[in-house]
Amino acid sequence: MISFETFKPTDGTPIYLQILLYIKRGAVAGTIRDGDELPSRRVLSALLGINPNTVQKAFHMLEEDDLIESQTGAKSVMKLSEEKIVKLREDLLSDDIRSITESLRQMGISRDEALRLIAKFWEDTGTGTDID
Amino acid sequence: MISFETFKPTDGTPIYLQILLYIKRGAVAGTIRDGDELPSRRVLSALLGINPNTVQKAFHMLEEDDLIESQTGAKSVMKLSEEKIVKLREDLLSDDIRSITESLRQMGISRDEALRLIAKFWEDTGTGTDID
DNA sequence: TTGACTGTATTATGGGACTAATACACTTTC
DNA sequence: GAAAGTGTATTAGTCCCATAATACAGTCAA
Repeated sequence: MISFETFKPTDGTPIYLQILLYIKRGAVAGTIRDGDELPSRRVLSALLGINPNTVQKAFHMLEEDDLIESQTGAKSVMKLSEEKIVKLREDLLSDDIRSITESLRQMGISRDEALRLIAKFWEDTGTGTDID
Repeated sequence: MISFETFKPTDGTPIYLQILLYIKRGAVAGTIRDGDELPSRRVLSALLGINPNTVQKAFHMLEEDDLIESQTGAKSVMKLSEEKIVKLREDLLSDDIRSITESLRQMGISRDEALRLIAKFWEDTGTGTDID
């Protein structure tokens, strides 16, 4: 059963998109695997304190992306393959890195300064248990 | 007069926030300076193909942040100081870098791999005229 | 002074995100 | 078989973003 213990909703981004991203990123990280069961719409919505329809929206989009399989009456399960994960990784990384690059460029930050700032922040916010 | 030639609206983020960020980032980069005139609400909205009220919302928030000065009948002007710019830079950088760091960590990307990916993307998307 | 342009304010409309309350069909488990 | 849990669907309501159409008061330049 996929855990949502580390899921922390932020405001500014629609919740259904945050759920979507949480699962996609978990798949890329390998913490969410093919065949893993997802919590039911009702259980997860209660756990997150949101409406069941919001969870349904996220899960429905995951199904459209062919990343989960749903069947009336049974729990939904992850439907992953190495190929899908590679593509997910490329897509997510591309979006994130394009975003930060454009943002820093607009602020007149140089490449080296950007790398230095990110490296410093990474260390300052690390848990200490990482191998990074 | 502040130019919006390099402003390219993206979907997903409210337009008024994008205008707000465009101006704040320009102030940090130094391309927008204290005393610079802003285009009028009507002119800018026509230029961007959006509603005057959307521009007004962005400008109103800039005024609440004490970054511009408006007076009925006259054009609005930037109201910057070194102190404000330093704070702006810290705030914007903090938000952006926290965001990318969390995102990459959730994908299981290591610090070194993150830096490598960003460095590569930076070069691949550079204009060639940068000193970076 | 006059006309064009400016900032500001108001009301109305539509769409997306989210909530709320149901309802129905199906699977799973005892 | 029955009860509990599941996915799915519908309708209604609120709030924010954005549009649309005005209106009014002040500045600026000819």
